[in-house]
This record gives sequence, C-alpha cells and structure tokens, in this order.
Amino acid sequence: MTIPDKFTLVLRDWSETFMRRSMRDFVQFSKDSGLTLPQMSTLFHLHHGSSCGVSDVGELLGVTNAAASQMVDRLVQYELIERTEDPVDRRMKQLKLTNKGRAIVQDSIEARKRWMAKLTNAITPDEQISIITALTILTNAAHDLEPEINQVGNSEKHNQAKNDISVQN
Amino acid sequence: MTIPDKFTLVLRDWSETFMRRSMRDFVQFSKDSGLTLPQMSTLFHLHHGSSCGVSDVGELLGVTNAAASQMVDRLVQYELIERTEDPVDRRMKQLKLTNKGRAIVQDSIEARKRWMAKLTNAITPDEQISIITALTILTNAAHDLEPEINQVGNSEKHNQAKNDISVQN
DNA sequence: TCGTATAGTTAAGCGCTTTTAACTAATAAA
DNA sequence: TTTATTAGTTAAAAGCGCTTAACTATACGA
Repeated sequence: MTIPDKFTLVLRDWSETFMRRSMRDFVQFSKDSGLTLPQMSTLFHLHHGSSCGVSDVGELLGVTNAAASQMVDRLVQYELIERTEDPVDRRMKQLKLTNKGRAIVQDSIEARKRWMAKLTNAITPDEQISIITALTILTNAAHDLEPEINQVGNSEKHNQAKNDISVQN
Repeated sequence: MTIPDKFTLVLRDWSETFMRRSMRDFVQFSKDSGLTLPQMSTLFHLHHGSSCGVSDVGELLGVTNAAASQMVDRLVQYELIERTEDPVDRRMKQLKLTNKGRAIVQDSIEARKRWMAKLTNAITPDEQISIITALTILTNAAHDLEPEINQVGNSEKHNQAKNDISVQN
C-alpha cells in the first residue's frame, strides 16, 4: 500500500469518526434548542461571517430567496436575529445575531469544546505536538482547495497565515 | 500558550473547516438525491451498521418509533431499503439497504473520496506520513471516548486495533 | 426620465417530519 | 393461561421548508 493510499484511508477513517460525532451533536443540540438544522446553520453562518443579507442565507442553504426570507422571518420572530435595512442600499437587509441568538451559538461551541477537551486529555503532550503540526498542514491545504468560501475577509493571501501557530516558542 | 491550548485551538480550527465542508457536501448531495437529511442519515446508518430495527433508527435520529416507522416506510416505498421480519423475534423488522440504496450511499462516499484525493495531492508524502500518525492517534482516542457507539461489532478491544495501519513497511 | 435589474416579501400549495394516541401482533413473565 | 411488555404500524394534526408566481421597493444604466 502506497503512502497516499494509506493517507486517504486514515483521513477517511478519521473523518467518519469525526463526522458521525459532530453531526450527532449538532442535530441533538439543534433539537434541544427547538431549532431546525437550517435555522441552526443560519445562526452559525451569521456568527462566523458577521452580517449578511437574505440572499446570502439562501445561497448558503442552497434554496431560493423566498425560502430564505421565510426562514429569516421565523428567526426574527424568535428574536434570534435582527433584520435591519442597509443604509447604503435600502433594498438589502442586514442580518445580525441578537444576544439571544449569539448565546445559542456559543452554547453549541462550548459543547464541542468540552468534547475536544476530553480528547485533549486522552492524548499525551508529545503526541499533541505532532498532531498540531499535522492538522495545521491539513487545514491550510483544505482552505487552499476552496479559497472563496473559507474565512471572512477572503481577499488575502492563503497558505501562509491563518493557522500558522507555531509550537516551538 | 500551553501545548494543550494550542492543540485545542488547532483541533477546533480543523474541525470547523472540515465540518463546514462536509456538512455542505452532505446536504447538497442529499438534495441532489431528492432525499431529506434524516433519510440520508438513515441510509448511512444502515450502510455502516449492517442490519437493524425500526427503533434503532428512531434512536439514531432521536425521534419516536412512530416517526421512525413512517420514515422507514417512505424509504421502503422508494425501494432504498428492504424491510423483512426477523425470523427469531417476529415483532422486529430487519432493515437493509437495497442495491439502489447502497448505490446512493456509495455515490456520496465517492464524492467525499474525490475531495480527499484532491487534499492528498496538495500534501507532500513526507507531510502525509506525519499526518497519518497524527490522525491515527486522534481517531483511536475519539473511539475510546465513546466505546459503545463506534464500530459495528462493539464488543472487543479498543485502542489497539482498528486503525493500526503502520506506515513503516 | 424611463426601463431594467436587484433585494426582498407575500401567498398558495405540497411534501416531510414529528408528536400523541390508539391499535395489532408477538414475546416473556406470572 | 393470563397478563404485561416489547416492536412496530396507523391516523390525525401541527409545523417547517421548499417552490412558483406575483408583488413592492430601491438602485442603476441608457
């Protein structure tokens, strides 16, 4: 078996494990919050990418503007997001998380952090160092595969920054 | 910043990148197949865990038996899964993927494989070796965190086997 | 200024998911 | 054997997500 073959195999194995776990948690958390997956995804998108318009949400979810508009409307009714007019182009709306919405996202992030902390405890510092290097390479490579999507300000250099958290000092 | 802190940060970063990508693909693929997320999840569960009953599906999705039963019924109508009586306990049903159902799952897996192949190409063999080691440790640690859930036959030793794909030969 | 494109909303309608409640059938326990 | 438990189905009702189509309002180009 060649190294690339093994690599792919290991990557697949890890991603299966990881995906199953993450998806389950995400779905569970959404349910507990009384939200659907699209709604939760929208909240996360807003949390990650700051403000955006209704059609951005539609694009994110792969649905029509009408669908996005209705979803947004529900989230506004729940007081999880705030919908205001864009002063420079009054056709557009600016969508932002309310404190209530942000709290939900934070809770979910905290839950994931707890899992990661458990994972961290199960791994020795020496192993952690090598994993840090490995994941940094992986993350940067994944980013480079689709420059448009990742990160908020998506107009700057790739491959160098972002995850360049060196361990040696 | 301590190593565990950095580790958690890097892990979080990678998982965000990876999750966003995977979720998007999964949702997209489900849509393209004309299936909902719960339906797709069910197919994957069956693919992964061989045969199971209706209530297992309910448990997986976190819904009542009634809901699971109706979902299963739809998938049976679509001829994606096969529902037969368990001969030893005739109250139970055995759910299995049909060829049609398996094909859909395989397609989705192929799609992910293609992404991973691209990722593989973006990484040098030397880097791959270190990542293989790192991910193997991570995967095993994650498995050990929840022994009940991972893997089909869940009655044997952990931490040693499963991902012990050594690179050195 | 007039026409067109863009951003978003609204309404009608359909399908899926979900729950509760009532039910059938088979097994296990008394 | 009688009773209780377990597995699953069915029906009714509600909610959400989605699409299409028709609409309002703003911005922009000729």
